[in-house]
Amino acid sequence: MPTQPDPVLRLLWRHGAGEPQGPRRGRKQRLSVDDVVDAAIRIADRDGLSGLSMRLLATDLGLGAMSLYTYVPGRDELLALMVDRALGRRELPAMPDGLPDRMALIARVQYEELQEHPWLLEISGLRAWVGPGASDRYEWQLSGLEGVGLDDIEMDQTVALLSGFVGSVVQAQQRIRQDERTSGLTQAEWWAANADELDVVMAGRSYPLAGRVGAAAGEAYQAATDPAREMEFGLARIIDGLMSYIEGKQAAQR
Amino acid sequence: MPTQPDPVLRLLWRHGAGEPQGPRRGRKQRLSVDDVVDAAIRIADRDGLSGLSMRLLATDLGLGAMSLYTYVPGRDELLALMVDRALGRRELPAMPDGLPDRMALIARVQYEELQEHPWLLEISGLRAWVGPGASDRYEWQLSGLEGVGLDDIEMDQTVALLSGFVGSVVQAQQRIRQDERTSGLTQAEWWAANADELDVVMAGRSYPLAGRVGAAAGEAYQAATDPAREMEFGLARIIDGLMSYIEGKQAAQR
DNA sequence: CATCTATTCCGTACGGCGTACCAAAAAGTT
DNA sequence: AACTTTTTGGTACGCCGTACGGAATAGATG
Repeated sequence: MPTQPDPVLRLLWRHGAGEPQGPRRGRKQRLSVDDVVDAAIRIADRDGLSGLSMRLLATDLGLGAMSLYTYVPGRDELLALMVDRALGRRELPAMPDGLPDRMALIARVQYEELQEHPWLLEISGLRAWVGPGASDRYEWQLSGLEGVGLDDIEMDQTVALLSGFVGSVVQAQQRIRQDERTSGLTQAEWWAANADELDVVMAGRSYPLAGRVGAAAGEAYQAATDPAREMEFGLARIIDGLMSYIEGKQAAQR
Repeated sequence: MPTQPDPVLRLLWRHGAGEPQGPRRGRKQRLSVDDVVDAAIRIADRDGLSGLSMRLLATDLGLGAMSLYTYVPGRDELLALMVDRALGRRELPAMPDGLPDRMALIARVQYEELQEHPWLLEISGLRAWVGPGASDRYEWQLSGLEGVGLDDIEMDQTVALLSGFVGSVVQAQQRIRQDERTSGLTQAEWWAANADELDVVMAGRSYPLAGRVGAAAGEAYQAATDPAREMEFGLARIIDGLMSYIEGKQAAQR
């Protein structure tokens, strides 16, 4: 008694040869699923996930609200399609020679992707469907780690480590941007405006380290015109750690 | 012309000595802000952030919906209070002796916290207010890295690296759990139920590495009763990388 | 050609959300 | 006792995702 296959798979892999594509009965669709997904991505890039409503998307496409549901079963499924298409649209550069460079490239691609589509980070608590975009990406990531001495599980964990780290870095950046957007103040201005209040309110408690380090970090980050600098430290440490692990494995094998 | 201080700060630091606390006019509040925040945390622990609505919380507390707004200005502010209180309620263990153990402890505390309050990961796109819980936590994290040879900015980045990594690990775990919950199938069952469909739908494309690695990872993870195993690999590499960086700095200084 | 059937389109509507507004109730101040 | 301040909670507004059903339109069939 096999369970029914996931209906969303057909939609995710709609460009494959698996689709019949014969001339079908009934009124024709004015648009394609790709049109819908692309428009949704455009809106989400601009206004975030919360700014993407089915009604808005529909009118943006010149459709009535409910007509969207002939293209896509629901909002969650639309989001899944958006994720996979965003992944799929990016062209994946050839892997360079050195392993550290390949790791850095995996991270950099992820970084640029998340800068371009910040809403990818807002998608949590959603199912992780396997589509062509995600599959191509995963295959590409693994191709950079194949044959270097890692076993299969370690390859998977390495990919997860690299892209997970990048995700957390970008998320931190976004939070800062969000703060500045909703408060209308830069980080420096906010601290200046709230310094007195914090003195009052923190009465009794003292944060010697947090105060010192926070101030230093605040100055450094605000001066940084290149936000990618935040990533350098962590990525360098991670790659170091991974390389020395791999070299250790190779030495043990010999 | 100084900007007005952030009104939420008073609420976040409500337990400090900064509050006047004299007997005030008017009808008395039946509950305290802590009661409200604790009830909200309880609901979010059980049903996630999307299951926490102002109406539900109010009736849970025996209040009318709008009465909540005398305790808290709005839902976003409530979430900020929940975050800070969740951080503040956890007691922070003493730092052990070795630096690697201290790093591991920082990560482990974060890990346990996110397991206990999964909704902490759902909070993104929200402002990052500075409250006593977050401040205590940050101070504690830094105390584990003080005097080891890192400068202030590196200390901040190290904390970010450790807790960011943990966040991404737990998020991956949650996504798997979410998949199993909404599909009603375990990972293994899902793949079994969709194997044929995937063959059809992937027609033409091949994923040699993704297929091999994915299968290996799938087997390993599903067999893993201890989900913390996922964290070990990455954390070990990160700590290695950090330690060798610090040792390199010390050697250069000598 | 006309008829049937499958499909898309879209207006209406339902329940849920956060929360603005306001009148009634309750407490302290005078 | 009168006044002032605050909490309470009912009603309502504008969003949201989407269930439903009728009208429009296409190919398939006679």
